Amino acid sequence: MNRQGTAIVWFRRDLRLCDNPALSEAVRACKIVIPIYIHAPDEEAPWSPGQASNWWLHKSLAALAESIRQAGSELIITQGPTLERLEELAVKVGATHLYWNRLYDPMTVTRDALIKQSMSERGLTCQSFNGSLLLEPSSLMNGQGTPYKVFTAFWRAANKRLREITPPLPAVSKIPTPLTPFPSTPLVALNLRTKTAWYNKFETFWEPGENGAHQQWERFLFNSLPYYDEQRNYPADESTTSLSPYLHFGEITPTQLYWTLQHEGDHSPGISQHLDRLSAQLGWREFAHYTLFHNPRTAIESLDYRFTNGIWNSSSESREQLEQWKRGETGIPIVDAGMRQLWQTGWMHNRVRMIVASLLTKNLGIHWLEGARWFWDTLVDADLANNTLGWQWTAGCGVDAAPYFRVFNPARQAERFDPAGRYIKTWLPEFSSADSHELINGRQLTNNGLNYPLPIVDLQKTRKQALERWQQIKTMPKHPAPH
DNA sequence: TGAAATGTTGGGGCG
DNA sequence: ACGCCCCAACATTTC
Repeated sequence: MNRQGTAIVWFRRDLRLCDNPALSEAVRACKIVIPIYIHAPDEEAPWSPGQASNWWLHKSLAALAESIRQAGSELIITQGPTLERLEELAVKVGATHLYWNRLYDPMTVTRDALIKQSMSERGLTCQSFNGSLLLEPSSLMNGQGTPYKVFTAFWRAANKRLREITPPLPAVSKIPTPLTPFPSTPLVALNLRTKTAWYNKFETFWEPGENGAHQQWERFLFNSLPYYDEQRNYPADESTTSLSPYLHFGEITPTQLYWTLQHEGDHSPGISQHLDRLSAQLGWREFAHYTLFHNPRTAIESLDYRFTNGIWNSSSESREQLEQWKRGETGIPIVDAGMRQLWQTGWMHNRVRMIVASLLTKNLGIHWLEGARWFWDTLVDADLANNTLGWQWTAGCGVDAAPYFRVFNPARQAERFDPAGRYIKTWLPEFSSADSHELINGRQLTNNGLNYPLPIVDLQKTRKQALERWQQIKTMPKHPAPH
């Protein structure tokens, strides 16, 4: 076969050489392949990547650059505007093809459409691929031709289609690039991190990059998959996959995971409940991206119009409570343990995310966007679709959301899912000698330089207030009146 | 992937 | 032995 032309492979959040359709096709079709990463955070406003996310990205780009070097090429790193850089590079190398893997959040969809048009007009063959989802969001609709609004219906329909899923692509081992100098910026010049910031301690907990992703996946399959269905709810057990940041940056793909799960089932009888449960978690990730794609405005506003005005608390007292929530100083142990795990590691167990989110939006009555913004800045796995769905789910204002009146009781949750207080003690050393009543309900501490407050809110009272607010809005229209 | 209020049941203590 | 009450345990309803 005759390979012809020069391809640019534009890396974004697909920082891998395995199962990378854009890269594989470029290498298959073209004689010369030029890989580039263009840093352009402004183009993702108002959700430009947060600080924890940038810490991860820095490490991942270093890892990708090394992998690409081993494949005989060199990753070009540069800064936006993206279109200008692509145009310059295309001229400089005489590119004939441009390949990338699609992203589905509103800002990049709009930008990428412009880039496709512009680069096509310059005579390049532009081709994009689905490299981050099991199913293309536009390809799955319900009987009425509208997007699914309920997870179970969505996932049932998706599963039918997934029977014909194709296996993940093998790693690209050789990238044919001539050794010509390109205008590449040193990674440090992107200023993705500063040496003294809080997130540098994440180093202890994570190994970003494609290799780290596969190691974590193997570790999970061996240690945790056989118990996943039960243990995933217990935050002290560390029995979830911990793959969320890798998935966000495309260091491992849902196709790789799903494919492995499908074939794992053939070998181990009795494991199917665990496989199904983990598959469904991948399903929620799909549903989040699908939902954001079809409802792009939900990244910045409640899907349910009743939650637009009035219901949220923005008093000066609640501003202070928001800060206490961020610092993990609410006086409610399970909540503060979660917020401190987030601050220490850039990650929080999903059950605990639901608990802290419920406290913020229901008990404190603070707008879910405030919580979403804090998560956005502090999570290494910050992902617009997952973050939006998660917050709107808990706040009760999204697609297939929890009914508003479902208010989590943190004490009850701690009792059920952290019965021995192992999780709380891990992240709140103040509680290392606390008894079970204190672990659930909190206690005041003022000695030994350790200060820990009593709960900043009365859970029963604020629960009642939340239900009263719901009574006020529940009969309002779910959608604004057309004019 | 809720919690609290309310309803029902059944065992055991007791006169 | 029986009826009565209490209350834990479980089920259902409600928000």
